[in-house]
Amino acid sequence: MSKKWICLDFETASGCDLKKAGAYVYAENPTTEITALCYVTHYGYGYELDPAKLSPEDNPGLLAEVNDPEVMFVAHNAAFERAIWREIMVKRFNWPDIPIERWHCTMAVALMKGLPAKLDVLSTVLGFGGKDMEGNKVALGLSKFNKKTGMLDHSPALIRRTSAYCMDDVEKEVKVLRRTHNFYGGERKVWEMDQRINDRGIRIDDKYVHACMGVVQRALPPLLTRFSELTGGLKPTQGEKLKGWLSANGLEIDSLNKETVSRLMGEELEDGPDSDQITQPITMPPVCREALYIRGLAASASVKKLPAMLACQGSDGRARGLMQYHGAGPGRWAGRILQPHNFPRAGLDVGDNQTASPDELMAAIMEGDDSYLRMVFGEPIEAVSAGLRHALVSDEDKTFLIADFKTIEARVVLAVAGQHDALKSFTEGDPYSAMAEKIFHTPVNKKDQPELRQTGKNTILGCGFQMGAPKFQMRYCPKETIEFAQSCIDAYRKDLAPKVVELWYGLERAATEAVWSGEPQEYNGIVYIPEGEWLTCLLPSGRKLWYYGPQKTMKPMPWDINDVRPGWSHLTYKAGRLIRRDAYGGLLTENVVQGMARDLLVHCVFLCEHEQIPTVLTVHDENVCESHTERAKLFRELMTNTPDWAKQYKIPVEIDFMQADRYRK
DNA sequence: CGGCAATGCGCC
DNA sequence: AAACGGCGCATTGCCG
Repeated sequence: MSKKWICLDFETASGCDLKKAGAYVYAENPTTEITALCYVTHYGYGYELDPAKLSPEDNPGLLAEVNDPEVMFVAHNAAFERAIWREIMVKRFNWPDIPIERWHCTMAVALMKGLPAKLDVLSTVLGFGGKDMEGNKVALGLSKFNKKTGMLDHSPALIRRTSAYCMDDVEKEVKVLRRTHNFYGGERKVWEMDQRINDRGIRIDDKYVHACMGVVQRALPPLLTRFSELTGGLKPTQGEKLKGWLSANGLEIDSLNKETVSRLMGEELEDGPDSDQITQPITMPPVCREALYIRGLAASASVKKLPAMLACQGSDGRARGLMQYHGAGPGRWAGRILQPHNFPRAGLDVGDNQTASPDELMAAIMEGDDSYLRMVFGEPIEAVSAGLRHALVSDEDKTFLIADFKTIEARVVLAVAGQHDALKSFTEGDPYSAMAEKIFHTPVNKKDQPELRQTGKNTILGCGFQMGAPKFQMRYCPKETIEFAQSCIDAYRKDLAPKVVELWYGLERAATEAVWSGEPQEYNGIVYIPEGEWLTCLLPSGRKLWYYGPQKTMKPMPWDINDVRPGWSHLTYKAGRLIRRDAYGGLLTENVVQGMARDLLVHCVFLCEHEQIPTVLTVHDENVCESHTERAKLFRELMTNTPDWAKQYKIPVEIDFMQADRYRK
């Protein structure tokens, strides 16, 4: 961090919904205006600007800060302040623009250091007190147009109160800044790249989105009507009430989640329920079957992405601000607004036609002939859901170059553990078949024993982070016995990858010793370091994972409660609250592996950016660039390039590559 | 009416 | 001799 900085915060009002539109579209909206602007300088002086006088001429002090290239602009969620600065301060009031390199984001650093993102929670956790709730209410009241008058309330009292609230936030941000300091190592550059990617955005084909919405709007009403007739006035989204109705109609069901429902629907087709999991005889009354079927279609949340796509589409047709830097623990990006990280994967459940191409699907949706769509792709709503990701398109003169790392986490965990014999099956054969052979002690190949191979795949992907038999059974093979699940677990731990088991305990031991001794501890090149309020984990990439608030614990062993051993726990923010979580080996291993996989991706994104192959989206192990066909060869080379630390661990990186004008999987 | 927690769903 | 993965958003239902 430069020695000179100012920490600033805007309060704004708009007819635009910030949550739905995102900062970029919100700032661009002509009804958006600034209702308060406060800042504190590194000297500690605070300034409240008059929102009616925002020109540079009226604010020479702020202008001097802007004109001094050594002054950093600090904000909490700087993407928002940057957008307001660019769209309003620059375009309406003629301020000079401030480049990304001169911004600092306290939220990004908080996330990097394992702290909550929301300012009031963060402030509470760090001991600075919670948000000024009364001021928050006033500011929120001022932030929206009066529904009756369609106007903003500009009364001087309200403006003053909002400004005071704004200043309160700035003061909290300054405290956060003084406690969290700067990005560690190369992360400053990663954040800047994140801002460039978010600024760049990704083009949305709004004609296609409208066609999709048309299909849904035509398909939905008859389903809702029928559902209402069946259930006596319910909506498909009313889960609890539906359970009651189902019960009254002869179907006891404790969960309406997909797995439970599909099992029940499936059971009926076969010749009876399995003995060990269905405790009561299930007869599926036809009305219940129909209601559940309609619910499956109509309550599907994925088509809700369609209006979200339009809401965050900027005036040039591109959606921006879809990714949150370090939104997930070990440094992965999190999805925002339309959540580009969880588009349904097309193909598996799409009607009868499993081989239709995305182009055919898209053409059928654009055609608007629902009966044709139904004939070729099955339920129209499912077809739309399957084609959702095709709404993201490349610019007309460009194309998407897409690469994802093949089974990267399974490879990284084996490599870090030093289990190179098991890694051979990834590069020389079919790892899932090899795993299945260890479980079933019989030759397995993809074509002849697909079910056995699937079990092998589940085992490899599921077992690297200490998953146990009960969970394995529940997730992958509910029809098998617990003994069978245990045999899969054993095959992984004892036969395929005993060194991974050592890695779990090695990392747990190193981290625990670091917490208890106060000294750095290393295992397989991973170093745990006590650093004041944090325990950090130094990865081979040179990046650190940060665990906030580590504490010594004594853990009774499950096989003997009198056998109590040292461990540690840390604070993590989950489901809106801070919880203390036990740091066990599988978790630490998962964090390290996800972190290293993320760093491999970041390495490649940097290489691509450097070669002017710009990234428009990343999805954990996938890089989506918008470029030209001629660049495909270079792109593929760059995406298989690995940094030196990965070569030392002998991580075998391979990619699946695709070129397409529409996003697809 | 908005805030909050719980639940469910999609992906990696 | 052992184990709880992560994320965001939509919805409901409860509360004030």
